[in-house]
Amino acid sequence: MPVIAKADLIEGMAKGMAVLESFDAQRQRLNATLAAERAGITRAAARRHLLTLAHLGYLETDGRYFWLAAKVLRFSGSFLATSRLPRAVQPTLNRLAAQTGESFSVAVLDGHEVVIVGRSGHGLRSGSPAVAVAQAYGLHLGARLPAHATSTGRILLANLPAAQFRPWLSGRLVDGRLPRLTAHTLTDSAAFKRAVAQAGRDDFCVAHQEHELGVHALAVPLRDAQGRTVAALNVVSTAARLQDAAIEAEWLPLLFDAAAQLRELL
Amino acid sequence: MPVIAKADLIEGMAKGMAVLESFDAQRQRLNATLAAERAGITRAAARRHLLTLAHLGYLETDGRYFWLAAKVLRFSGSFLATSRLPRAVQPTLNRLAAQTGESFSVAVLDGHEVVIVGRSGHGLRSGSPAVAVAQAYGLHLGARLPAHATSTGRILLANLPAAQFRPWLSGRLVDGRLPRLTAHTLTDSAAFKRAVAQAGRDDFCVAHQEHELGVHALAVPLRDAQGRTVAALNVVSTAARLQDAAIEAEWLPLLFDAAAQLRELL
DNA sequence: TTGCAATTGTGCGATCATCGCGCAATGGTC
DNA sequence: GACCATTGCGCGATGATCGCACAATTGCAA
Repeated sequence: MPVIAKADLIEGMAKGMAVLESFDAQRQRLNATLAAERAGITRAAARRHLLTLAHLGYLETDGRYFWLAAKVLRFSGSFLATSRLPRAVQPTLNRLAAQTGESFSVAVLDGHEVVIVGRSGHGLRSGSPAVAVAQAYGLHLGARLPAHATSTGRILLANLPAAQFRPWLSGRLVDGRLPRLTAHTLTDSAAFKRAVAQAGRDDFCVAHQEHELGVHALAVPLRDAQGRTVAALNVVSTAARLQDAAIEAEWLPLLFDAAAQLRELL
Repeated sequence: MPVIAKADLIEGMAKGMAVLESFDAQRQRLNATLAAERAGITRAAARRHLLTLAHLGYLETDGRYFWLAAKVLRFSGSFLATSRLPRAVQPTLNRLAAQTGESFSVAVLDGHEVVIVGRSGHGLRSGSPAVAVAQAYGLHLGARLPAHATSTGRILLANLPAAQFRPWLSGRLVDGRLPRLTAHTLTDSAAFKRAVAQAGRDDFCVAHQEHELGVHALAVPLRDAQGRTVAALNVVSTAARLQDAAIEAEWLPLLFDAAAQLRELL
């Protein structure tokens, strides 16, 4: 993928994708000027690309502002329908959610973030604070969360070859520290290395409010039949539900069991 | 949207999107030759676009074949996070699924297909045939189903202005009939018109195995505070669970109630 | 193993789509 | 009503993209 292909890359396409990517959870409505500065291209080019994307149906527009249209779901639809991993894990996620009433996700590593490729949701106790948290938290399909502050991210990093982990970490440091998201985020490089190593030894990882206050999570790796770690499975809940005793007695057996069942399918 | 923009459309971008779209549930792995014929461009152009998309991270490749990467979920993630409709309906979908153990979806119309913009799943009775059906059926987020053979599609069509419905129908006819998907699909144009009109009068729509054998569905419209129909909500289940008596006594009150609750949020 | 045929990888020059400047039109504010 | 900031868009020059054609590779059969 980073195999440097020389001069046969289509620039117009790259700009168009940059324009599409400049729509995110923060900025949902863009005009040509805003899109231009976010995508790093000129206003005229941004306008042409926006018009093209609108014409193709990926954006909607009122003539001045643009926003994402439902058609962008086509890509994720195809991905979810054809990619082995999301198809294999979804039934298990549904079952876990139905049995426990908690929220579960499967995530993979993409750069410095984890991408949620499957999830199953809350709803049983719709008044519980965990629901409000999970909604605000933005745990939808395709959501991207910083890997260093999530249980899934740390488990995936722990299962990365050391030769890949080192450059990953140094590329993630800002002024020698990891970005802070809450008061509980591990930001010290050495402490983070120890936490990842510990996750590797334990084969599970707990993150207490490191990404969002009030959100606690426990993750285990998902391995294929050859033993390669292909994703991570976690449960997201409140502090009360994820205390050490419950983790040992209840959650770890559940998650390891699910991981074992999935092993042949991945 | 179909406002014909003249000659300032980026062609390279359109080709790239055509290449991305040529990956679907049927063909998940493509080489340059296949992508070229599916996207309707030359092999050389297809290869350049595939390489560009792979370089940008949207495709993975072994050097010869290409397939969708998890990064395409970024777009749907942004859409789901920022678009009003999916955010508003998801909690209700979760609650309905948890209360009843059935599968619910929210869909919007896009051309001749409905796009699933929110769903909540099975899992309670994991051995039931409905689960197997729903999985095979491909009811994942972003899935696209033919509008004429689905309960949500018909409800959405029934709430379209007549001036839009007529061209929609004539554009959908093949040899004067609608495409057949199962033995139960309504394919006669006049009968279909009557069914849509009836759905408009009833304000709900039932589709019995018209899209997939063994799959029955009941849909109601979702309207915003101004009374505009913005989406459709349906329940997908087996014939046993969706008999007329149960529809009247159980499902319609449940769905209409959910629609009424959502009205202020849309 | 060897040879043939079909498919795929890619260099190259011509062409035409794209670039961004610059001006006109719009709309918001005082 | 006049000013200023912002946006819409025409236009000529330029360089990125096009697809041809050939080389390299793969697959298959003898």
